[in-house]
Amino acid sequence: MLQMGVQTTIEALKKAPVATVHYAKNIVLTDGTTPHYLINKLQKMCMPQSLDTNQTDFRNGGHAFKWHCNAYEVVFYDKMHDLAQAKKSSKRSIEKDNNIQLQLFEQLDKKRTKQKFELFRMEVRLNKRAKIKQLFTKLNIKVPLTFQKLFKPAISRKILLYYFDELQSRHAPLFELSTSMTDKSLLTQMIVHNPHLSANRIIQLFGLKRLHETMTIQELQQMFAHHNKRSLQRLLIDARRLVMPAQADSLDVIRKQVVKGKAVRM
DNA sequence: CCAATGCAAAATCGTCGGCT
DNA sequence: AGCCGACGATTTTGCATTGG
Repeated sequence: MLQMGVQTTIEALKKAPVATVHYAKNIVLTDGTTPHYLINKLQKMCMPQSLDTNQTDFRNGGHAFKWHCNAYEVVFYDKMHDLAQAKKSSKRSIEKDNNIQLQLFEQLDKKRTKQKFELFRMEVRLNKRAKIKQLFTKLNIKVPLTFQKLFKPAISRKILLYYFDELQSRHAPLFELSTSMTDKSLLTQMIVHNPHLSANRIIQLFGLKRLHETMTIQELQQMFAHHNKRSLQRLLIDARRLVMPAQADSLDVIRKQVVKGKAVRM
């Protein structure tokens, strides 16, 4: 900082007001799931249309999921891949300032040859002071917006969990079911667990489930852009409410580690 | 230039009423 | 009865204005 011509005291820094804050958590995957797999899952959620989930950034194709608007961003990415990119050029990575982390990367990379594991990272970037304020009010976090006070594991966890739950609550159990399930057994499950639904509705939801296996909700919405949006909207609501036998949620790995985790980065 | 404020635009979702 | 469009309440985003 001195090199940049900025002089200040530690105390002043601690109390400095903050306009942008990033909360993040590294998630270690040892059970064979890959970041790529999780990102695919994330892409398949039905996010609000107002948010730009254009994560198919070709530079990172399949290595990052970004949920973006002007005031904030929620990003998931393959940390090892990002560090590998950073090694080539800092312009290629999601995180711009991880030069310091390259040493760590070398170590981890060596370790990886012995024991296979993946590093997945979740980041919430609150880019506007107004957004920080609004979110903190909502989550009942009563803290002045200064460097020192924002830098708290408990807050980090709360924020990350909030956005993760936001994401997960939009996920329909229907969409978690295996693609290899036969038409017949899928249909049977849908009928048995949802006796209140009409035959028509069930067949509609069945079609939606199959379509969803090869396309994202966003693509689907785009295709019906010229129809009245309400019907598709209702179908998606029903999909979320559809009762299906409990299924292991592939994203729970993330949730578990966020709950117990405590890493913070500014 | 940055932050706060207010407002418009857009989106979500419950509900109502007409149509078949 | 169920499907579908319309309406409206509410929330969220984006932008311009104001005031430092």
